[in-house]
Amino acid sequence: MTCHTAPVNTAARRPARNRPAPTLEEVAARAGVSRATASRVLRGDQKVSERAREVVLAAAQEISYVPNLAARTLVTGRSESVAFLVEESEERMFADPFFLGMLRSAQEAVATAGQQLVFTVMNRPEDQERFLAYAAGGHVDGVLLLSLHGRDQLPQRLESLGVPTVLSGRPLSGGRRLWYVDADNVGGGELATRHLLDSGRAHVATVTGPLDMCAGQDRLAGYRAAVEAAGRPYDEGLVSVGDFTAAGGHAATVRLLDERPDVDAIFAASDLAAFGVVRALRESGRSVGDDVAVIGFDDVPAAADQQPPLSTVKQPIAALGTAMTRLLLDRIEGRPGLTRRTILPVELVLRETA
Amino acid sequence: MTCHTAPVNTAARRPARNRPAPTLEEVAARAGVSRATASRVLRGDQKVSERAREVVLAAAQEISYVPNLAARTLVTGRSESVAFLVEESEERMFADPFFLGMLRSAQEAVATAGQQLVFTVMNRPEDQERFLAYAAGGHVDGVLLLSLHGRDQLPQRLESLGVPTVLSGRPLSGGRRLWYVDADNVGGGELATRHLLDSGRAHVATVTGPLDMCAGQDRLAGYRAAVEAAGRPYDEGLVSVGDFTAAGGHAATVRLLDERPDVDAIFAASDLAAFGVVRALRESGRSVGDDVAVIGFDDVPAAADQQPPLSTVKQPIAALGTAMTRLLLDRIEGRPGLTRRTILPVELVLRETA
DNA sequence: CAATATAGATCCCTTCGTTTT
DNA sequence: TAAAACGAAGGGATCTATATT
Repeated sequence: MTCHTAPVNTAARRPARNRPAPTLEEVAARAGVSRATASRVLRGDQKVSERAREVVLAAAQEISYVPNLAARTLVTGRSESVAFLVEESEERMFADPFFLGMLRSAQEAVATAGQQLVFTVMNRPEDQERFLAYAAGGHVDGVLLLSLHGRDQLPQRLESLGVPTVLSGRPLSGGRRLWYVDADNVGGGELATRHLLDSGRAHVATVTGPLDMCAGQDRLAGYRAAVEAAGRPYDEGLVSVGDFTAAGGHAATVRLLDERPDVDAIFAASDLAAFGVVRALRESGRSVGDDVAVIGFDDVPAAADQQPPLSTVKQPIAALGTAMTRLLLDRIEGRPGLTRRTILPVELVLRETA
Repeated sequence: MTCHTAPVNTAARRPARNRPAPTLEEVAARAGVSRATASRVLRGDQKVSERAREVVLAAAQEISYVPNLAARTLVTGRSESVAFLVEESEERMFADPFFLGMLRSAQEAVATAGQQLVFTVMNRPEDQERFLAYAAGGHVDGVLLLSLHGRDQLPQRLESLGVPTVLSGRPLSGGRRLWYVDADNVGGGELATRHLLDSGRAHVATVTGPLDMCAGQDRLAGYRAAVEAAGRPYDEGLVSVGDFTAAGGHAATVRLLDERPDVDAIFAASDLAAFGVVRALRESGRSVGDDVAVIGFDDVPAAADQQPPLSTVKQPIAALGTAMTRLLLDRIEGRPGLTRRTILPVELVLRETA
């Protein structure tokens, strides 16, 4: 006869009284059925008799059985959770209404699907390795990735480890093979610029975002398209490079006014930049909306609270978050017929600056 | 000879090319050591020779081995992640600087400890059951719980399922057995009230928070303590019940002024309430800071931006989040000598309204 | 006899192939 | 012959008691 030593049960989860957590085995024993049958009942599988169902459910209830998810994940390969990963400082993540809005809608969409969201903000390079191991280790079934920097290969690495990833915003490189959801930045730039042109402005300028980011490039492309569609020449003198911040917008405007004092309309590539534009215009003695029309981009909450309220291109933040999440969940499920690239429409919100 | 059917490998994680993920077994084989040795090396265990270490590390590298976390969790009982659970609507979670600040600091603290944060906001009752199963299932090692409502038994249920839980704020019931971190609400109420009394105000009133919440009760208790410590009678006519919102603060002030037009100082139990107080005072033709001094509670960012800037009691939000997280992690580790109750000091921030 | 390395049991669940009714 | 239940084989890592040098 083999001598079994008592099971040592290293650190396994155990409820308050220090009993080990009940297992499926115990439920089955108590119900007088096999483990397989108990499993089928608890997962809501079809092939079980009504009697078996009742008796198993009762047994599970009695001993407050909760399935061990690690064991389940081990066999199914699914964790029923996805990561929300932001490559930014905590500072920026929590200061930016865009990130918060995305987090909010992603959380809602994930919860609606009955799954969990693992929220991570990544700063230091070592964070990246750790996250990679975490994700590839099977603790999440997929990744929502925001604010990818430069030509960072993180999404490629995740995909090659078998972790489906969906980006927010078109990536600078690898756009062909990666999955992403983006706002219609080109269309938004066009929309704003066309409005300025149509309202009779003679010299419509733009204060751009950083041109090493897709959103910056695309909004500028939209500006240019609208200008050319109106049969006007694309004039580089009317393009001043900023960086999406208020300070950058201010500086870009100062330069612009210096070279081209005749400017009577400015499309700013972000609302924050627009705030800087407005300040610079004021400082130069021009009236905003009257002498110079201004349109921003994003529609952050503060835009409506400005004096005068800022006209802007509204990004559908909630829809972006929901779309990313749905796309990721569909990929995880292996739904066929999905497309790598989703572009959501933007909308011109006219207030008082244009 | 037994006939083995090929392993079917249901849905297990598999990298891009559809090969199954490499296992520890394969690393060991490649390195020419046993699985146990490979495991020890990869976990940084001590009892391994330098040669074994090198050869295992190399092998792991070669086949891009990533440990399967579900398997690890199954045996260790640890998932290396904790939940951040908010019992609120998404709306309130994302509108309230307090929740966002807590999320931020918890995220930082958790990341610093090399762990992950699972972020959940809970609205509907069915969410609770699902979360309970998730947490008890071992996907998280503990729970940070914010904004517990009424006498909700969720923390008790979590604890009884073996999931350590730390609350933000003293719970209404069960405070004896539960673990929580709170700001010194009583002390803050005292601090504000004493300052108003000391600065020569004759009739110091308070606009309270909701009195079915601990924070509301405690801040009122602090007010009362300061009044009595100053040798003045506690006058219920000077206590007007609000609910932490601006609308509530406004209404409470209107009532108060109606009954006690002689009021010359008001301690409001929250900054939002204070905003309402200020508006009501203005509407009544009184000057804020001069005729009537006002002190709020929280120090939300908007407090400093008010006209005039609001004096208030500052809660150490980042410290609260960090303390909760550290406490939870320490509990999970089984560190001895921890105390159930942590109260962090608050601080009076004098600006222009008092 | 130290210091390392090993085999094998164990964690708990899902699922396949087979038997039972 | 179906339908329902069963037994046993994984799934991948950790850890203890045992062997090896």
